[in-house]
Amino acid sequence: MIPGSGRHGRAGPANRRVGPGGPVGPGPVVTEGVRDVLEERRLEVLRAIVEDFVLSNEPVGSKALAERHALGVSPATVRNDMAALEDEGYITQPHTSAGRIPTDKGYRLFVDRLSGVKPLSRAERRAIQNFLEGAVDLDDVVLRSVRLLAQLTRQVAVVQYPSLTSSRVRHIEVVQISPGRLLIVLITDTARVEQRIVDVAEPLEEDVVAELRAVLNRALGGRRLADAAAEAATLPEGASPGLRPQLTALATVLIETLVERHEERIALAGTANLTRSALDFSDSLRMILEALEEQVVLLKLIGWAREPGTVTVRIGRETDVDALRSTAVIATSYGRGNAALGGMGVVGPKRMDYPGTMSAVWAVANYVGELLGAD
Amino acid sequence: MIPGSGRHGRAGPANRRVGPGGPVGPGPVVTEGVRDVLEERRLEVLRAIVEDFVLSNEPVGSKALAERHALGVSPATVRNDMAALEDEGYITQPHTSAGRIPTDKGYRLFVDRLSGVKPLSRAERRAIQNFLEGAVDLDDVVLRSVRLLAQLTRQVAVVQYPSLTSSRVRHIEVVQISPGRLLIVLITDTARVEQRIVDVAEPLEEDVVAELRAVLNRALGGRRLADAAAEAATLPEGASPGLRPQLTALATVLIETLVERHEERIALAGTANLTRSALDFSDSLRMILEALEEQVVLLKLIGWAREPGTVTVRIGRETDVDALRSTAVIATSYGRGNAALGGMGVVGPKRMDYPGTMSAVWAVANYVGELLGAD
DNA sequence: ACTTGGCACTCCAGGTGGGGGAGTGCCAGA
DNA sequence: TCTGGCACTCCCCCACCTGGAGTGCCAAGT
Repeated sequence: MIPGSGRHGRAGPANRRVGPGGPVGPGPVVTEGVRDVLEERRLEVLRAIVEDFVLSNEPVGSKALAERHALGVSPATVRNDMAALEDEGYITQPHTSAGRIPTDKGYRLFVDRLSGVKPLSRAERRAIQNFLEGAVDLDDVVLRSVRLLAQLTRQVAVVQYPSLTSSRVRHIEVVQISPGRLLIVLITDTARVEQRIVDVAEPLEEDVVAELRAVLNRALGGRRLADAAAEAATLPEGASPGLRPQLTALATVLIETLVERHEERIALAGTANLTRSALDFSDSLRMILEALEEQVVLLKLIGWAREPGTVTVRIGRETDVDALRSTAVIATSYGRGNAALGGMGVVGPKRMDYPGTMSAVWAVANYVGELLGAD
Repeated sequence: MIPGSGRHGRAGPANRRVGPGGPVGPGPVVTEGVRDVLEERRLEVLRAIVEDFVLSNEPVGSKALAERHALGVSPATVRNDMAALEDEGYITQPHTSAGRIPTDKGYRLFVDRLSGVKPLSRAERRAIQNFLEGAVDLDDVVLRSVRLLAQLTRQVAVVQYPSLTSSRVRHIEVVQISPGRLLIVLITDTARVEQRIVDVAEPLEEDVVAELRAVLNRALGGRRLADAAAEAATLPEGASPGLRPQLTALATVLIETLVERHEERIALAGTANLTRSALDFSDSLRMILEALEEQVVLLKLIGWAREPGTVTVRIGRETDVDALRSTAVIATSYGRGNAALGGMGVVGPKRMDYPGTMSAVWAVANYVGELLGAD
């Protein structure tokens, strides 16, 4: 048996051909040395199958495999290995007497143990840097990254705007846009701007508005958003009676904005790339597009990644989204140091260049993290 | 001959069966009366062909046509009419001895002269109103409208955020987010918020920032954006020497934001609906998706509509976008009174329910216009 | 002059029926 | 344990056919 699979790929230095796991398992007893060699070749066969299948999109047979890859054994031997791999559930045949294709489990093993991270060429690195450097503001950074990622990976790219949770209140602006209607603008230290409209009972004088503004900034400025929300709840109590009703209204809306933050914005690009892999998705392309229009789903997909630097791969049902059961999702997060500001990733067919895509995702996240961390 | 085609559909009361145009044309001389009857029946046949084809997506033949529609003539007569319609380029047959399908020219005539506007049911109206009323801010209004439109028409929906050009400066906020780096936030009376970051030579004191803010608001507040841009250009001259460099930097960025407004934001929804009509697009679905990711293209598509209340239909090559030559675009604009705030519309297959879609687009634009005009 | 039924003709859709070929599993021998 | 050989399976592709829908045209009717 080939050792089990973890859930996280690594984006660090390549770790292909790591030592085998425990040799425990049924079957005839063999010497350790021989066993290792066997194991290793089987893994090599699996790798070859995945790589060929990713390129050709056709079931790969023993003969072609033995020819194209320097396995040093005959097709017949490869056949034996393939039979074993099939028994263990790593590959399958679409129909009797056809070649083999990887199963989800096979892809998983490939990602966990067989795929190093393909380093980017210098040209690619420069392209990334140049492309992102031209950004003029936060929106632009996100827009550029998502397009870049889609272009590099030739898949659908998803980038989450820097999350509100981990940032602090920089400034709160209150403007009366028409009598009795206030616009409050919340500015965070990640340069993100949130706006809300609040209706108050009656028109306010300009100096009242100014005082509201002052009170809010004094109390909430510099706090983490979660703390600010808590503080906002207590504000009306301590206020002068004249301001209390307005403050109550403002606080309510602020808390909504701060805590519920139901508006986690997300940018998407490269949906056109889905059509290239339309065959892989058979008839479910529509379902995939629908799923990708759901913010909730996207957040679920890219929100899982914990600390920046870790690239997560989810294959097929591992995505926990039924409509995406024929896809694979590669996600990571970007941020400064250990604090994640947001997630990003790509969605593509399971038949995907994992090493290349993982490194592209990792690299873009890295640059974006640096860019936003530099403030 | 059937009179030529204009470019704009109408969203007012139905104008089906308007009187014929001039009877000038080659061919044998006939009496006016007979000529009219003939003309009219041919148009009716065209309408029937379009309607059936929209429903069935199959070339429609003379027999089915005579049966399903109360034309009062035999299939043979219908065949003659169809031959004439084909000569004139309104319909075509995919191959010899198949039924007929409308050409772009045929759809155009259908839209111009044959299609009334299907009124919405009361339930639909209520649904629209309810759905849009729950919006909490501008972003939400746009988001909800675009989704609603996609759902109602079952096509791809496009909604442009209220354009900057026709609105006025409500307030300008200047905040120093880190030493030497200013965030300027521009708030318009359409409740739109634009943000930009400006780097200045050296850190500023808080009172300097306050003065900058005051100067900008005094000079630009209440003006139309275009005028504000012009005014901003002159600002640095009249300012006190201490403020001049900062004002110059701010003015530059403001003018960019105000005039170039290269960031016309656009919301998109319902791309999944494209797959439903994938057959109509043959293999060009990818091109369509790519085109729809280009802001420029989208602006071109929905930016053409002039005054609110007019629904524009562009069919095939009329879109002036090569990738969309197999689609039809229905667009309008929304706004208050005569001033358009932005465009909206849908993109779908040429084989589309024009009356229904046109009325849906018109209705949603109407409600959105009211909603934003109510401020 | 328009309409209608009849009729021969065209051409696609869909089903059928083989080969050709790629791939497998198994076995016996090295 | 590896290898070559061999029989077998099953898909893919192509060629062929045939039913049916639809057309165009013509001659007769109104």
